[in-house]
Amino acid sequence: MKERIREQSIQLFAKKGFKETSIQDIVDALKVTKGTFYYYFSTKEQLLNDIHLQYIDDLLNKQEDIINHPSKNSKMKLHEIVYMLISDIEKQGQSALVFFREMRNLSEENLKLIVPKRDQFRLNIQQLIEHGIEKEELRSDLPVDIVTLSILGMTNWSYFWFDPNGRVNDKEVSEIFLKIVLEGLEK
Amino acid sequence: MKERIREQSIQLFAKKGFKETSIQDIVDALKVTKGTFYYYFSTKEQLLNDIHLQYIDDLLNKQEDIINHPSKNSKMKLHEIVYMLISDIEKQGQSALVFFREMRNLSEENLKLIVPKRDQFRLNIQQLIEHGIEKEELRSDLPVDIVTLSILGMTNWSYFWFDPNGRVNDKEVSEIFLKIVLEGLEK
Amino acid sequence: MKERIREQSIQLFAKKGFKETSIQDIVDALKVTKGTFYYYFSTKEQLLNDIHLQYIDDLLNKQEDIINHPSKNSKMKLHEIVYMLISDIEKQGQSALVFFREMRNLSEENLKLIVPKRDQFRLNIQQLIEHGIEKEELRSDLPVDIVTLSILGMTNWSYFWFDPNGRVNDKEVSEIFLKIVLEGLEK
Amino acid sequence: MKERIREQSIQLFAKKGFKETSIQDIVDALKVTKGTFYYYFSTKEQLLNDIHLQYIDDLLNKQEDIINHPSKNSKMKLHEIVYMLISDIEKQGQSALVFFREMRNLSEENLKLIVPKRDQFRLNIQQLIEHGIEKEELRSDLPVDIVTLSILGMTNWSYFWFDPNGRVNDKEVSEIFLKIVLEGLEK
DNA sequence: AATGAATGAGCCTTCATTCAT
DNA sequence: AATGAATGAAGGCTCATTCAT
Repeated sequence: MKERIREQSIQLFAKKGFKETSIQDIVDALKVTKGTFYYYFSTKEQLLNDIHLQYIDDLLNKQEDIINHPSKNSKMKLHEIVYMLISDIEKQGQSALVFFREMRNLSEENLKLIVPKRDQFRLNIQQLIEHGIEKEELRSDLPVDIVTLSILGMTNWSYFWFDPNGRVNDKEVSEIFLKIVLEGLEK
Repeated sequence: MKERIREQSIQLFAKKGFKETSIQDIVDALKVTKGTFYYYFSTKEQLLNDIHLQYIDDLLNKQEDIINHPSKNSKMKLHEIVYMLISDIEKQGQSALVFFREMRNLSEENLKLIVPKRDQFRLNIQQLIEHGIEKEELRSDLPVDIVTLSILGMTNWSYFWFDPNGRVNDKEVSEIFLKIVLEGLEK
Repeated sequence: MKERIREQSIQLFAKKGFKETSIQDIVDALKVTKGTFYYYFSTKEQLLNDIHLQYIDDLLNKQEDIINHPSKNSKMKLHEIVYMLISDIEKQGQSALVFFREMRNLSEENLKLIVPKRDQFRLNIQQLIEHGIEKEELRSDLPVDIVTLSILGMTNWSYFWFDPNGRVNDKEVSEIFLKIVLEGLEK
Repeated sequence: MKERIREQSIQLFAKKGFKETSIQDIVDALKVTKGTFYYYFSTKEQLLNDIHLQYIDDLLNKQEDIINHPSKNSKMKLHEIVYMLISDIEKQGQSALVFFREMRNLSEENLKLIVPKRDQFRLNIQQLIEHGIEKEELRSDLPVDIVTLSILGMTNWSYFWFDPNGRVNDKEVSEIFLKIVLEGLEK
C-alpha cells in the first residue's frame, strides 16, 4: 500500500503539482481513506521526501554502475549517462519532474539530505569530464563546472518536452545531444 | 502601486512559488492591505498572467531586435540571443523563473495567449539555425528542432544556477555555451 | 442624481436582492463612481430605508384618497384598493417586491418608522370592512382581522406572479379577486 | 450531525435570511467548527437546496395523500389542503418561509429540480378545482388558474403573520379561509 | 490496518465605507 | 459634486492533520 500511495502521488504531483494535490485527491484515486494515508506517512512532506530520496538514490546507483565500468572511456560513459537520463523519462519521467519542480516544498531539514546527493550526481559527471580531459579525449580550455551544467541543462530540460512516443526516440535524442556536445554544430 | 505589486510578487513567487505565496504575503511586504491588491488585480491568477505576458513580450521584442539586424550572420545572432538570455538573469531572472515554473497555474484561457508566444520564441531560434544551415555556416545532419531544444535547455537551465556575482560572468558563460555548441568538446 | 440612484437601485434590488447588490453594481449601472453614491446616501441601508418610505407613503396616500371619497360604499372602495394594488405592479411592482422582501435588512431604528405605516395600511382596510359590516353590506360572522389578512394575502402574493402583459390584465385580476372574496366560489 | 446542521440552518435562515447567515453563525450555534459543516455539505447553496427539496417533497407527499383519498369531494379535499398548509406552519413554518423567500439564492441548475415541483403543487390544486367545477360543486365562470393563485396567496401569505399560539388557531384560520373562498363575504 | 468524524488555521475574494483631492 | 485610491472586516471554502474506534 505504501508503494501504491507513492506511485499514485507521483502521477498526481507531476500532473497537478505538490501544493495543488490534496491528500484527498491521492486517497480518492486509490479508493481508500485519509486514515490510511496517515498510517503510512506522517505528513505530506514526508511523502514528498520519500519520493525525492527514492528517485535520486536510484539515479545515483545507475550512474555509479556506469562510471565504475572498467573497460570504457569517458566519452562512452558520458554517452551512457545521457542515454540513461533520457530513456528514464519514459519509465519514471514523472518522478524526475517532481524532483526538479517540487524540491522547494521540502523543509531545510529534508533538503540537507537531498541536496548533497543531487550535487553528487553533478560532481560525478564533472569528474568524468575531468578524466576525459586528462586522458586527452576532451578539450581542456573550458571550465569544467560550467560545461557540466550545460550538459545537465540539455538533459534535464528534455523532461519538459521529450515525448517517448514522438518522432525521435530516446536513443536518437541522446545521440544528437552527444554529437552537439562533442563535435559541435559548426560545419 | 500596480507596478510595485507586480515587482514584489515576482520576488515572492520566485522565492516561494505561486501557490505558496499568499496575497497576504504580498501586501504585508508592501505594507498595504488586501483591499489594495484587489483594487489593481481582479484575481491572483490575473497577476500571474500579467507577469507572464510582460516577460514573454519583452523577451520576444529583444529577440526580434537581434534577428532583424541586417549585417550579422546566423552564428553571431545566435550568440547574441544566448548572451541576451544569460545577461537577462541578472536583471529579471526571477521573472524568468516564475515564467518557467508557474505556467501551470494559468487557466486554459490565459494559456492560449502565452503558449503561442513561448513557441514563437523557440521557432525564431529554429529558423535562425535553419538559416545558418542554408548559408552553410552550420552542419545539416541533425534535426533542427531537437538542436534548438538542446540550446534552450542549456540556457534556460542556467536560470537555476547562474549567479551574476559568481566566478564566471554572463559574458563568459554565453561564450562557453557557444563554444560547446559550435565547436564541441572533442579534442 | 439622487432620484436616479434610487430608481436604479430598486431595479437591481428587485432583480438580485439587497445583499446581493453591491454599491459597485449600482454606480456601474449609472456610470458614476462610488464617491457619488456616498455623496447622496450615508449608508446602503439609508438608501433602502428611503425606498421603503417612499413606497409605503405613496401607497398610503393613494389608499386614503380612495377611502376619503364621500359617495362610494365599502365594497366599491375595497374594489378600488385591490385594483390600485394590482395595477401598481405594472408601474412600481419592483418597489413592492423590495418592500416585502428586503424589510429584514432594515435596522430596528428604521423599522420603527416603517412598520407602523405598513400596519396602518392594513388597519385602514380592516376599518373599511368593519364599515361594510355595519352598513350590512358584508357578513358579520367572520373575524375582521383574519379576513383582512386573507385579502392582503391574495393581492400581495400577486406581486410574485402577476404579469402585466399576460393573458389576464390588472382590471380583470382585481375583478376576479373581488368576485371570489365577495361572492365565493360555490355554485 | 447533518440533520442538526439542517435544522439549525432553517432557524437561522428564517430569522436572518440566507445571505445574512454565515457558515460561522451556523456552526457557532451548534458549537462545532466550519470544517464540520463542509464535511457534510459541499457548499452553502447545497444546504439550501437540500432544505428546499426536503420541504417541497414532503409537501407534495402530503398533498397527494389528500388528493388520492377516494371517498371525498373536491371541496373537502381543498379544505384539507388549506388546513394542511396552515397547520404545517407550526411544525415547519420556518422551512416554508425559507422556501418562499430564499429560492432566488439557488442556481439555475438547482432550480431546474425545484421549480417543477413547486409548479406541480399549484397544478394539483388547480386540477382539484377543475374537478369541482365538472362535478358542479363550484362555479365555472372564473379562470381556474387565477382562482388557484388567489387561494395560494391567502395561505402562503399566512406564513408571514400566522401565530400558532395566537387568538385564532390553525383549524379556525383554515375554516375562515374556506368560508371566504367558497361562500364569499357578501351578505 | 483502516475508517470517518472533527478541527483549526489559512486562503482567496468581496464589499461597505472613508478620505484626500 | 464627484473621483479614485485605500482600508479592514467578514465571508465561503480548502486542507493537512488528529483521534477514537
